[in-house]
Amino acid sequence: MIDVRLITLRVFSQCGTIGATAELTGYSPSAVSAQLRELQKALGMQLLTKDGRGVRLTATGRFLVAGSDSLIAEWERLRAAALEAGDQVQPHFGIGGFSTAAAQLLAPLAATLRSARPQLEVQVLEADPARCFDLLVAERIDLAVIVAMQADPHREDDPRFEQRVLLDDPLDVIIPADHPLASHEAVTLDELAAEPWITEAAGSTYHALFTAAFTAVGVTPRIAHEAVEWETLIAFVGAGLGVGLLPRLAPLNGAENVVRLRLTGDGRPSRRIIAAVRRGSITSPLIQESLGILQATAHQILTARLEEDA
Amino acid sequence: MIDVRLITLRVFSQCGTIGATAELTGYSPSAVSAQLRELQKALGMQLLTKDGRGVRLTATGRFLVAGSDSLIAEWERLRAAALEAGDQVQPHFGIGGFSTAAAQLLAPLAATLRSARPQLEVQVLEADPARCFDLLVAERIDLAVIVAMQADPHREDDPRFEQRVLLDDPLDVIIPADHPLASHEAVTLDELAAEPWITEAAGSTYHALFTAAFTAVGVTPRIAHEAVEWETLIAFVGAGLGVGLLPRLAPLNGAENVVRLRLTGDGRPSRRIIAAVRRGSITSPLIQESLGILQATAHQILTARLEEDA
DNA sequence: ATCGATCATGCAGCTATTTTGCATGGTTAT
DNA sequence: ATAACCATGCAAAATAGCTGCATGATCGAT
Repeated sequence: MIDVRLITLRVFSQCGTIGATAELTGYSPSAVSAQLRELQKALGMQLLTKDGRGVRLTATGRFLVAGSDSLIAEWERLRAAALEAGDQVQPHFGIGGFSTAAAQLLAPLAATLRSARPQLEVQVLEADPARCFDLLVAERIDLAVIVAMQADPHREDDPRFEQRVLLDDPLDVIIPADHPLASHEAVTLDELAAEPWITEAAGSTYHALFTAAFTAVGVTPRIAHEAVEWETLIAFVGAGLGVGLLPRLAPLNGAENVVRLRLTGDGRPSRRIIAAVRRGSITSPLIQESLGILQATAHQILTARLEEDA
Repeated sequence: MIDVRLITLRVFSQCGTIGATAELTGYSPSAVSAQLRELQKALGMQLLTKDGRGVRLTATGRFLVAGSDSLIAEWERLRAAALEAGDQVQPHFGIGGFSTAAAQLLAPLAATLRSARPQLEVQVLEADPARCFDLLVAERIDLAVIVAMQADPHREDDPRFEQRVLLDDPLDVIIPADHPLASHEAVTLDELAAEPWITEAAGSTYHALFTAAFTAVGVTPRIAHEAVEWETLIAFVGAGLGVGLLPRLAPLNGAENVVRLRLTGDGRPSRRIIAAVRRGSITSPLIQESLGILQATAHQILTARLEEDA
């Protein structure tokens, strides 16, 4: 209900380039450029200024974007309240999430919603956490299931979003099946300090979690190899190239030659899986229902874990 | 910046019919009908329901409209703040007002703005007070100069508007030049109790003010004739048909055979001339400047009166 | 310096939405 | 019963908005 051009401006304020804005919103760069030009004319404000080969927000533009946070939030609140008051349901619902989270939590959610509300048009987008927030701002999705590193700079106080913790997902160690420790129930990071490690590329969110875990116990791991996908990491371990950390939720998919071990001791790394929505929309019926389903799924996962550990 | 369809819904909530909404917004009835249908589909809410030969808002619709008051206000605040912060000025400015107010206050305002800001596109609409509020809601105008009866149900606390008093405009008596009281400086309503009165049509806002003034002094005037325009009323008085009340701001335009007398004593009726804007927009540079000009004009009028009375 | 890559913008042409005008059907008042 | 009023649907028309490509400008690298 807020003018599309203002939304576009907000997306731009995040990604900084017209091209990226176009990609996020689903328009062409020309369309974004035209929209922002129109917006400036309609408001009588200069919002953008040339900066090198790109453009950047003026002070007025930043002011407008910052101020629009509460405007968007209030609209979401109003819409949610009206939907609730009228016992009505929006026609479209977009949800986004990241790989394992998507597979384990989003898929059941989409399935449940689809069967419960055949009228509703559910759209699922797989995207990494950062992009999920962008998609929320761009109003492409209404709910995101993302993983937040424990050490992450908390976005909890971002005026644009509201978040709910769904579950904590600890990292396990995977080691080659023929490794001396393979028969153990659990290990500590200390015991594995001397191993060659396989990790994600430096700069990735997991890499940060990885190093944080080791600095917590005071050892410096030797990074032997880097992988991007869990599949690759598992394969590397299976080939005896080293050991690695794998979130509990990420399935081994019957990979051979590897063993998954629980981590014990201090500094056990874990990632936090949270649901994020645009601020104000959390009371919307559909969001409430979705959060319920997600929490039920999370609970189910936790219960299954307890049984497994028992 | 708020979606046009929501504005249209708000206008509808005031005037109650699609046709009137179309007239106010400048669209055709079909367009309004289509817009509202689209709005309902986009939001997934049923906002309208058939009622006799017309339509009316559902509970959800009323809820949405009521809640949107603060949304609009917040947007206006944001826009005003951004314009102020960026020292920039909107490209279009619409002002509305009623007959005498328009002539005496709006015309100078428009002229001053035009010369001070040649870039600015100023549009003046003459409309009665009730319609001015509608036009404000419809965003056709940004500032209205209206007359409020002293006895009027105060709109001051309307969450949609903000108002500033410009000046109080007392009503004078006009009597035929050959009337025995014509040579007096001032008269009381008591002295004129027995005269045949010429007033506005029953139901008009002035009529209410008229009767209120007489009930205040405890007499019941005899209403001999009714006029719609001041011109007509003055002509009637000039023809000796009776006496009437005329706001100080309304000029006699050199009418013959009539005399304007000050009213003294209790219950002197007066109308209040106020400026109204959409709530939140009052801090906008252009509005601030306009209010300054209006207040200066009002002050000028008051000073001229004092000199005249001296 | 030169070349290539990256980014924003303008334009021509097209698409899609939106609006209009008229006709229809239902409802109220006379 | 008739006339007036009101909303809505439809086809045609107008308009706004988008896309794709070409252009120009900037930055980094060779």
